[in-house]
Amino acid sequence: VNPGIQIPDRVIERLSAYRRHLRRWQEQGHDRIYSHQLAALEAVTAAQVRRDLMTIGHTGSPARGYEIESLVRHIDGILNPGGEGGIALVGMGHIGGALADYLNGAYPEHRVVAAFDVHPDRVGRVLHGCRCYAVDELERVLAGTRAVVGIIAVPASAAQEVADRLVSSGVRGIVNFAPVRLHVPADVYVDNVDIAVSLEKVAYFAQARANRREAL
Amino acid sequence: VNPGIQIPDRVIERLSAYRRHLRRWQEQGHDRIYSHQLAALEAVTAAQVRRDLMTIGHTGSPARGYEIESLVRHIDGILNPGGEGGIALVGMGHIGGALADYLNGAYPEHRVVAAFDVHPDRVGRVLHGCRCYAVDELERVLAGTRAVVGIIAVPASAAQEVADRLVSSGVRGIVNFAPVRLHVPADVYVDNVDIAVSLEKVAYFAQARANRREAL
DNA sequence: ACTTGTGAACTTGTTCACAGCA
DNA sequence: TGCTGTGAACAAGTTCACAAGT
Repeated sequence: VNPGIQIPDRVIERLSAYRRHLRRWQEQGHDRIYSHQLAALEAVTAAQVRRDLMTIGHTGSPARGYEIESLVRHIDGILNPGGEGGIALVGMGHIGGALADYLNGAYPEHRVVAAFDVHPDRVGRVLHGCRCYAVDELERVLAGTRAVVGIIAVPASAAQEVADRLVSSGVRGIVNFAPVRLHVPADVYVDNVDIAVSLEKVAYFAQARANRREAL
Repeated sequence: VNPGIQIPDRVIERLSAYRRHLRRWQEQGHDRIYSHQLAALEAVTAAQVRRDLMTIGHTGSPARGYEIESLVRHIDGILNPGGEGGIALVGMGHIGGALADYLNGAYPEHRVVAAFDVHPDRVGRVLHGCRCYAVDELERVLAGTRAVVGIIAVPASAAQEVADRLVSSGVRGIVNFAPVRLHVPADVYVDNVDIAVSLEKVAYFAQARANRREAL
């Protein structure tokens, strides 16, 4: 919307989460919300919420808080400005399948324009609502689309090659589920969803807390 | 190992990633590594690596860098100190299945001690190498284990109830794949893996960069 | 009285830069 | 020379605290 301002990662993440809460809140019949109410839903401070909304230039009223509908529309304008390119989903195993279900279900803002896999028994079929192509055909299939986001849900050994091919097909952002660091040009945005690391982190802190509890 | 020091989240995450690289490096026949080499593998600065290792009290030699084997053992001692409790996996849909495969495969440090689902055609069977119990029996089954970590891979509507029951069964850390904020006691550690938020974030930055490229 | 918007303070995390050592 | 270990500087992100509005 306002092209001049850079919005940091963390703020974008919270805006997405805020919007989810706002929609639920709205369904429950509310039409206004205070910063401290939204903050409680997302487990952040009220000051954080106001700061985030300040970042996107949204303004409420001191007496009546924020109008939910206009706030949701404002966030829509930032997160889904319209005319976006679609998603290329590579790897239709368990994670890929879960994502496809999710995206084709309650998620019309972003659509999967092409899905890929190497398994012969997946290629050529419609899986989880997505036509599944052979990875060999990635460039050819994506040439006919405007895919801007790629999702990598393939084994670690194949991830880098897939990333290279996605990038050369015009993809500018990647969600990477493979446990490797991808090497991409500086103008491609990568978010690593590293489940193994998450698990070890949680195991560490869980254990630390269980031990502390025992020690008391 | 050293119980007195608090290690921040980010450092734990990087240690887990470092260890992965170190093992690969070791398999390739190396037995020493410099901070800048490890840094390049994980896309951080050399100073960051040295700072992280300082945090855990690991020390290398100026002339020869770090000895891989002893460093891996040191990280093992922190991340997997032995005698840990197991993992309770709730929800054996696509995400749960993918996790089960992963955990039972190349991941012996952490074992799934019980898996749960509500679907009658999943309960009572062995899926992805895990015996699957009914969620109703969660407390009863977990009472016979020392599960300290819980994984929530159920729909958003069921997540809070599952979290409550995991916590009351002794779980002190949760990896949450459901798109909701869980309400848990302060001594329970939660890591939210929010795929919808990841996707919207990547879509936002991908679009922003694609647009910037067009503008030039 | 209770809210928003925001400068300023603070906290946390990262990088710099260099002393000391092999 | 080229590395590690680390105090100090720096940057980013969060919270405080209060003026101003209703």
